[in-house]
Amino acid sequence: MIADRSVFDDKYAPQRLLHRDAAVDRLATALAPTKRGQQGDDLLIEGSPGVGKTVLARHTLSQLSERHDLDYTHVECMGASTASIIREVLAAVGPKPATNTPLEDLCLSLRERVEDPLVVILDEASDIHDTKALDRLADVTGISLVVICYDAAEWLTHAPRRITHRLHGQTLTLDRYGTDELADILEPRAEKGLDHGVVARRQLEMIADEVAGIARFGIYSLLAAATLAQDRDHHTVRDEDVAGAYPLAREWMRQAALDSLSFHHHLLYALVRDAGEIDGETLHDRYDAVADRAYDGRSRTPLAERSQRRKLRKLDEYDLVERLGSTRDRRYAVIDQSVRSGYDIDLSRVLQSGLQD
DNA sequence: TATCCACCGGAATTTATGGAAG
DNA sequence: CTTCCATAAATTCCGGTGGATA
Repeated sequence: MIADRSVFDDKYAPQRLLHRDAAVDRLATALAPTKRGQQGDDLLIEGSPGVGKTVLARHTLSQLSERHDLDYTHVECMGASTASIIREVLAAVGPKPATNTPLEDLCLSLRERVEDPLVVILDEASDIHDTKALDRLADVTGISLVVICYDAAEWLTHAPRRITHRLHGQTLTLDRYGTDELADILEPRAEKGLDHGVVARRQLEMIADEVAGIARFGIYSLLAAATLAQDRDHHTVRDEDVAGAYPLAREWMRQAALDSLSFHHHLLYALVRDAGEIDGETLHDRYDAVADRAYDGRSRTPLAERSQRRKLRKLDEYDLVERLGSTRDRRYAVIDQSVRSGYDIDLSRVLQSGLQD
């Protein structure tokens, strides 16, 4: 049933980028000056999560770099500091700088090293609160910025003045795909990733419609449908497999998010999940109660309350836990009970004290 | 309704880690 | 090997806030 899982991976680059011709042109036009050795125009790409912003930027830049020897680098900005962003760009144009090089020196050598035009893709730039990195990159002649975020207007209000000036009128909005368009995108994935003929075009359209044009969700759903069909010993994907695929696809996306986080997050997640819904004070207490045993034999040590709250905020950002209420009435609950930590976390002590209460 | 109080989260400060220079 | 320096992570500090109490 499933011939090649990697086809459904986030990192998989399709040979052809379907239904994004206008967007590709727009980006290519902005970067056209680089063909003459000049700095390209900046571009701000906005769109809902999963509609293909990163794929568009990577695909287009990889083509331009092949055809015109254009240099580019892709920087994941989520949670990155000013220095780490500069450091990463610097690493792309030369040897990796030492970890204790001062920020000022990094900026100086970046200016020295960038001779030819360089395109920097700032991905997940929504939460660059530390706008110094933008200023620093804008200082360097030759660097053009491709900024990827969810909401351009919102992003621009937080950006430094000179950046908003540079990006004025340079916003590219990626809309969700139409049903037929997304079905077109799913088709080659089915061809490559699944055995021949196991899924019908009509079913791809069902998926495309259900996921409301969100490509990533659609791709995961296709894999989920095939997985269910395989588990149920079906020879081809049936409509009932498609119907059951969506919750599974969502679960996988959340599970991947949780897996990417640290043990601290996992322990807090497990406590919230176990409780169903829990207020801050009780959660902190239970954390303390299990901390000694849970962290035993691990390299990390238990966190103070403030740090626990920061981890919980992260879990919220990753759509794993929801935080209800604002201050004293804050309560936490996991969003999908079927997502669970891969760590073997023993909460028996908490359960005992919970029964005693 | 006024006051109290404990949680929340921003900001400042400290600690842990690791590479480079002396 | 020791000292120095820079960053990231964690902690401490503290004002804001809104439910609780009288």
